[in-house]
Amino acid sequence: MSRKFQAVDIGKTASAATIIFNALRKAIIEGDLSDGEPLRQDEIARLFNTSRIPVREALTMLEQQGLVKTERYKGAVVAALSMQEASEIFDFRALLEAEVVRQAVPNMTAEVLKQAEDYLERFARATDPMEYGDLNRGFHAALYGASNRPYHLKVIENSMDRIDRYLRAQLILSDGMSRADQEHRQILDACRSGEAETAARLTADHILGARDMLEHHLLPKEAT
Amino acid sequence: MSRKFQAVDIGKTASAATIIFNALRKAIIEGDLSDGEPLRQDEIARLFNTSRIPVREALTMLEQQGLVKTERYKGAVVAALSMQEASEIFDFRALLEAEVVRQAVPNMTAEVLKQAEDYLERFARATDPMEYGDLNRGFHAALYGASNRPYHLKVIENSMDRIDRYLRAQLILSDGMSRADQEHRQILDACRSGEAETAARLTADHILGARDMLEHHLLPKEAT
DNA sequence: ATATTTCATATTGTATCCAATTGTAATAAT
DNA sequence: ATTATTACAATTGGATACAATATGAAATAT
Repeated sequence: MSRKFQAVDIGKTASAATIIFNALRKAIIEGDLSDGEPLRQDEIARLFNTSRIPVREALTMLEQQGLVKTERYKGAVVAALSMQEASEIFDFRALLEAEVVRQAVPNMTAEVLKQAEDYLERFARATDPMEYGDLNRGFHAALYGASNRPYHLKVIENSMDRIDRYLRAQLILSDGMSRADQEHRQILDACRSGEAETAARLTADHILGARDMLEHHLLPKEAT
Repeated sequence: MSRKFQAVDIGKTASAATIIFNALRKAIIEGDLSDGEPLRQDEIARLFNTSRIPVREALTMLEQQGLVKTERYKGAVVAALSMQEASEIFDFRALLEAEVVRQAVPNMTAEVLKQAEDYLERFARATDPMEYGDLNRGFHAALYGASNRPYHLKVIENSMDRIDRYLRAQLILSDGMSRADQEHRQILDACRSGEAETAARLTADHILGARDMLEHHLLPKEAT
């Protein structure tokens, strides 16, 4: 007897809390919910047709990720992130992602390189500003995957979540996209030719360059 | 009117969930709860004289920290950590903590150095194996604090939680304590003389050395 | 004896209800 | 008019109740 249907592993089906968590996470990192905006439990519960219990679980997850801040008896608000805090996270990423690329380069198969190139091309042709960020992350994730460093990758993911809005902001700055595209191509070339050290350096520069670009636009006044 | 009592910042008083979280976290990282041990909501709730709701919140936090794993309708168990996974986290720490020390050295005041030295001395004289780990972390935390990198520090804290048991295990190995003590003194000397680069290198070696020591003891058989 | 089914029990996920806390608006007091 | 007080609405924290699922033992079939 052949199966006429797609088998799903029940038990790995998402709980209400997980669904709500993912939805809120997306809304926060994409900026649909802005800094300091309060997240009312029963309002969210109504939106998802659940009770407040799964909502509260989702909020504690988000708090652990640093995406919301809660105060006892006052509730949760979307966590604000100063440019200074964001800047520290850019430094953090530069350090980690450079190392991960360094580890990844020797393991990169043709498939990995092909996949990264696909992201790169789609990135170059993308028109929807919201798509930029996803393709950008896809490109990097494709390369990093070859590193076999699951813990590093998870930490990097979270750090990117925290500054995702800043990342998108940087990309839509005047020459943000074209510059990112160029740098991506350089990084990919270095990976192709197995130059781990070069790829690592370019990755760090890529990240720190984005940070500098943002800082100059957001804090354009210089003390003399 | 003089205050006859200690003022406490109400509003930061711990919720039941936080209390349970801290207790479970401590029990897990100190090894009182061992790998794979199931954490029954009902049982924990009875222990703390609460309902299951705060317990679930605590478990959710622990899961986000990677200290427990939960499966839908099956519950939470203490997360196991293979030597391979632990090894990756040691690498991770070496990278991050070296960088943090590098940033911290220029900011180290006399107080900071004094505090680190205090930890170092107490570490050298400690007799209770459970105390080793705390003082070890205290020493490093004292130095790292000067880095002004709160995000880095939080991530490092979490990574140490994950391998805390392995850290303690390494310290109680034959010459683990004496070696750690020596290396701590070298690191502190480098910090005192403002040699950031040396302190960074020593810190990385310190961490990777502990990892190697553990691996040789836990996986003593070598393929030839 | 072994495999399969049924069913009871334990455990988790979620809803509903109550208590504790906060903020606010109306009211009283100076 | 301004400040303190009180009552009340909104909101969160936690307890209890119920539903969904998993687990394992007893019953049944092969």
